[in-house]
Amino acid sequence: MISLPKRSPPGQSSSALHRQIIQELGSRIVGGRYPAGESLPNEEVLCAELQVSRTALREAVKVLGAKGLLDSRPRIGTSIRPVKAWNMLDADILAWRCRHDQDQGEELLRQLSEVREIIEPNACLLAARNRTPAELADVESAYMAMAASENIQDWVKADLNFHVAVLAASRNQLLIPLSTVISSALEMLLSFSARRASNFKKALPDHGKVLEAIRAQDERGAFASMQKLLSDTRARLTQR
Amino acid sequence: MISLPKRSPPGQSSSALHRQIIQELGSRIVGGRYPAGESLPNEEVLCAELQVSRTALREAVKVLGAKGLLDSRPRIGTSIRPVKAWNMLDADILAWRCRHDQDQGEELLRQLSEVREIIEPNACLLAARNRTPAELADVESAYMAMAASENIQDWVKADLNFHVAVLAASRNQLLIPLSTVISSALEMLLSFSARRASNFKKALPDHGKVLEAIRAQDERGAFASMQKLLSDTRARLTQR
DNA sequence: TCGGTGCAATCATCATACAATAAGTTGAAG
DNA sequence: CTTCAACTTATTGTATGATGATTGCACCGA
Repeated sequence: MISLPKRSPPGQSSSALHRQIIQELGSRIVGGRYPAGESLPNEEVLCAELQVSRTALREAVKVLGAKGLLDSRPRIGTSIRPVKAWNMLDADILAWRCRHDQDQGEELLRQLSEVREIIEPNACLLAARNRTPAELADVESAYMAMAASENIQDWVKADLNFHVAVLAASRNQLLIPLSTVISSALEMLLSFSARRASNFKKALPDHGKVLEAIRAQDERGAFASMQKLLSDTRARLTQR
Repeated sequence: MISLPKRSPPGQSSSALHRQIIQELGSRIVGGRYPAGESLPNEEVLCAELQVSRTALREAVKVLGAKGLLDSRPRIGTSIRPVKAWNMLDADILAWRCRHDQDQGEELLRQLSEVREIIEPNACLLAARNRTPAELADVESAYMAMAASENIQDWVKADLNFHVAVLAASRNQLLIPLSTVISSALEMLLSFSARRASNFKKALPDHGKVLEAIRAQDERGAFASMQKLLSDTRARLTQR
């Protein structure tokens, strides 16, 4: 029997407890459980409620503060910052919104798609211009994985890898973090479309054209083919 | 005599010490003082060096971890994550890079400008489509401040407000956080151009056209005028 | 009514102790 | 000699209690 992976994946602060508190509080805040602008319960109460020590709680509060959700001051307490101040591009916040915003989910998905349609064609153009052979190989292998996928989970995973690889190939470090937007958009698309197993490869030819344009270093073609891919996706969604 | 602002501006975790440790460690890491992939000194040593308690140090480390800079594990230590994992859109990280990357500063400025030229024309188009009267007024008052500015500091401040107001008017919550990119770009532009006091208003007419296009809800005009503004800025820079 | 002044609630920081984790070491079995 | 499991130990994770700093708020005097 192979033991489960012992080290947590990189990027997630190792320990469980910490992560749990961040998740719990972050979910509550994004979910609107605490009124925006008002205060959280004080440390003592929250510690009792969550059954953790002040140390653990405070470290979580500090992290949420760095994400723009909280602001704590002596005597005042820890208050929820206005939505305007939240770092909406943060991976965690996006994930919490994806799961909580089921009311305004369509609005969030609209904004996610809007950003994708701005970023990705341009990133794709840059990828065609700047790609190295190694980065082209990454895009290609993601495409291969999409073609070879036999269920929708594998497809989505490979799809995400494809788009991230394109961003990476643009060789612009500031574009790479936007892969969180793409990731969230795909997650929401999944939750909307009733993930029927048939026909999930409908977008494969469009991806193929993107790959070929990047390979040929055809900048305008790369831009156009990515734009087409995204608008087709949008059309397929709105037609339901 | 008016007293200095007593409460730290919102968004900055109140107390100084935290902020100091975060700044100090973040600067060191971004500045390359610790080899990427390798470990920081352990907590005891760092506490002694920075003259702070473990609590304070650990809270800072947790925040830097949330920014993607660090990853700490028992027995292993706290290690610098690969540059690829850094959240380059984070306001702090961008600021640290602006001050430290003097070697590769031009490369950073190039990437910042690239992102601006992708985002801003499209955001401007959306602003023309979606703006409310209030948001239009914000753009306009920033423009007025630019016109009225009498020194380069006031000009830059108003310029930043102008571009942030345009992003806000796009009514896309995911675009607003990108104002950090614009802010950093302007800061770098300042540090490059030798801030001579004359002629700093050269870009005013371009901004006026952007304002008018947004007012008239002329989407294509808004896109084009913002694109022209940015390309003119780039031209003015490279010509030195 | 107004302005200063002290109180007290809350977070900020510190110090210490113990638990959990996992790399490295050791030693025994094959 | 190799292999693998158990032990050791360095490092971070969590808990707890005490003290300092900040500041809204109530109280008090003019």
